[in-house]
Amino acid sequence: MFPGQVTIRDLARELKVSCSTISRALKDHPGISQETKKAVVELARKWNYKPNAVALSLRKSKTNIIGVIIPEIVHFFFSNVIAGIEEVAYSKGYNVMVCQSNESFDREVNDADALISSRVDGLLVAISRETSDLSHFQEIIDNEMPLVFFDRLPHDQPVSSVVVDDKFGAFKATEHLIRQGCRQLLHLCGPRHLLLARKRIEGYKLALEKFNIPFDPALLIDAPSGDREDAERITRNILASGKDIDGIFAHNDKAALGAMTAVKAAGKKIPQDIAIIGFSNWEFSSFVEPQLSSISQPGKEMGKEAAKLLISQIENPNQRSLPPQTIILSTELVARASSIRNL
Amino acid sequence: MFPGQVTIRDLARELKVSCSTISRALKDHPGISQETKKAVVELARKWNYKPNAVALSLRKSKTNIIGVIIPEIVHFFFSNVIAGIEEVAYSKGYNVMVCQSNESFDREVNDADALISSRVDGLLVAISRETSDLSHFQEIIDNEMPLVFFDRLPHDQPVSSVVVDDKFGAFKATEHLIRQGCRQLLHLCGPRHLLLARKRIEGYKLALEKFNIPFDPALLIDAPSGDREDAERITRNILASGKDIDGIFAHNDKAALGAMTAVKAAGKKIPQDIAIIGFSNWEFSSFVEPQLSSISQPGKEMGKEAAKLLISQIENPNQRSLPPQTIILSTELVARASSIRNL
DNA sequence: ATACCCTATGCAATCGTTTGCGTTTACGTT
DNA sequence: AACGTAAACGCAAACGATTGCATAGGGTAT
Repeated sequence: MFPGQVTIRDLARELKVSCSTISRALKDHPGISQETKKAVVELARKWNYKPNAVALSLRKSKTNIIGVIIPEIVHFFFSNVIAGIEEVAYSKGYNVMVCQSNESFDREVNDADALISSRVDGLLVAISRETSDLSHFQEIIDNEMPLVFFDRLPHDQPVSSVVVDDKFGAFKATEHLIRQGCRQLLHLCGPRHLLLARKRIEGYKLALEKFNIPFDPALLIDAPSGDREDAERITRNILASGKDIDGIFAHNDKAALGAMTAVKAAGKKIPQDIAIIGFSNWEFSSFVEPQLSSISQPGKEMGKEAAKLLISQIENPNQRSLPPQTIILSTELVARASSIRNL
Repeated sequence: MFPGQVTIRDLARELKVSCSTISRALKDHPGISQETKKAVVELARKWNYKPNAVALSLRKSKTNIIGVIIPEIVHFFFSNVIAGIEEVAYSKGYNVMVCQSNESFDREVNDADALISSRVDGLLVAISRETSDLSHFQEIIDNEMPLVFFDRLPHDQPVSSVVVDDKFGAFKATEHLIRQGCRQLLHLCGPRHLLLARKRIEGYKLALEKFNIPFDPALLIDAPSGDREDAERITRNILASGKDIDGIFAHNDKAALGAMTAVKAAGKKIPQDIAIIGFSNWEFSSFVEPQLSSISQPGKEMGKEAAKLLISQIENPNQRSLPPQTIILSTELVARASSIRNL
């Protein structure tokens, strides 16, 4: 590769033995004499020999690389996931190759192809907003290549995955607002072809049901982009329409922040007039005024679990033919000033 | 690799030609007849042939992989850098392998070794807080392996790098506070073995000098962790000590936020009593109350420039023996409510 | 008929490492 | 002296693709 890169052959030449001997000596194979081993190890150190992982990968048909496809890297939750993946991967001797789809379906397909070409040992994927079917992963699934989805999955397809308990999380958020006295609860929901968005809607409805609050379709509004500005505009419109709202549950914290801005602008008090809660518990949530309540979503944990599951699939081939496994992580209510009315 | 992975040999066997012919047909080599080409391309499509990048890497001594070592992934600025790197890498046909050092020197050394073993074509590095020398990169430098540092570099060593103009950025921040009427300016500075921290101190001093404000060593306080809590504690202590402070320039936004909390707790008004400005212009800066002024640090841009520089080194070997190149990106003052006194 | 050329293809080495199997050497046993 | 047996090591194929060179077959000019 680069001029100075030492190969096993260089060592062999220098010590006047064969490559096989070097290879075996380096891995403490029994059939090699102690003195040869010593000489080899010493020279390897001295010459700073580093095994060529590419050659190894080719020989062993194993790259020790995990491929990750993620909608965006600049995102508190997703960067946590990557960090979790990286941590587990590192501890188990894997490297991580990261691609971001930028929420584009085409890019996602390209990324998958590139990672397959790179012969990664397995794939960790959170699909883009645009992705509503998994045909581009079908080949991977058919080949029984290790594949684990996390956070975002499409329909209830039989794939291995790690998700949070979105339904129960949403239930907890809604229940919390209700216990604070809210009755007219607006839910700003995510893109409905994502399972997580549908689950959160279910949780929202479930909580209403539990407290005998009739579900009002006019209070379930799509805010698919999850942007602050979009949520602000949508909320402003709702408030202007005269709807009498006393609580808002947004499907993520940025949307909640947008809602907060709109509520303040309308001259309403948070949480007295309108209580607000988000989802994900992003870092900034405790920085804003009033501090934003949220549902914690353990991103790092999710990354770790996904990586563990994937690696176990990689290292136990027999496991691959088993039915896909789903890990559900639990969420926690983080109640802060934006929703706590009665202290 | 996996049962279904098609190789060039499978295609050759099926079409009863040699591997060479397949290889050449796939890349439209002139010496292959049109009909053979057509047959090969069609079968390759049909069988979903994907070239084995590992074999290619071994053959060509080029992996088309860029290695990235970064202190932490969960960090607004750094995740922006990664996104920028990924973007350029993708557009030029490279994959990105990411390692996080977790601000640990040992981990950084391991990461570097692992990436060298993987035979990445080049390395992009932001050193950890603990790293004060580059001996573990010496081998890489000696071998003229492409290597570009970004954001954080140690002493003024002759290495290729992409940084922001920390000195001038700090100057602008300080000057801005002075123009708002501040005279007793506290600077919460970063770890001094990092060049960027020293540059920011220089900029701070330069601005004081310009306005004939004597430099008071008691107002230059170390806050190396950059944590919110640390900065809060440190600021609280300073305020309690009776020092008469009317402006704070923190070396990052989280520290600025900590300072803000301490100032509020002391019953002082922001910006009337004490104006505050941070550095980096993190996402949350415009979310807090009052909105935090800052110096924008173009993370994505930095990632892009670093990747471009690295790839140009990779693809133009002659460039490697040239003196190292440094790209300095400019910063911008983002003045917000936390520092604007006279409207 | 000979020499020559062109087109289309195949052969085999190569990249760096691993590994099943064969070989050498030295020694002990009968 | 002949043989067995280990210990220590080497050979060569393999992983999948590329590529300089060789070659087969056909055509054309002399």
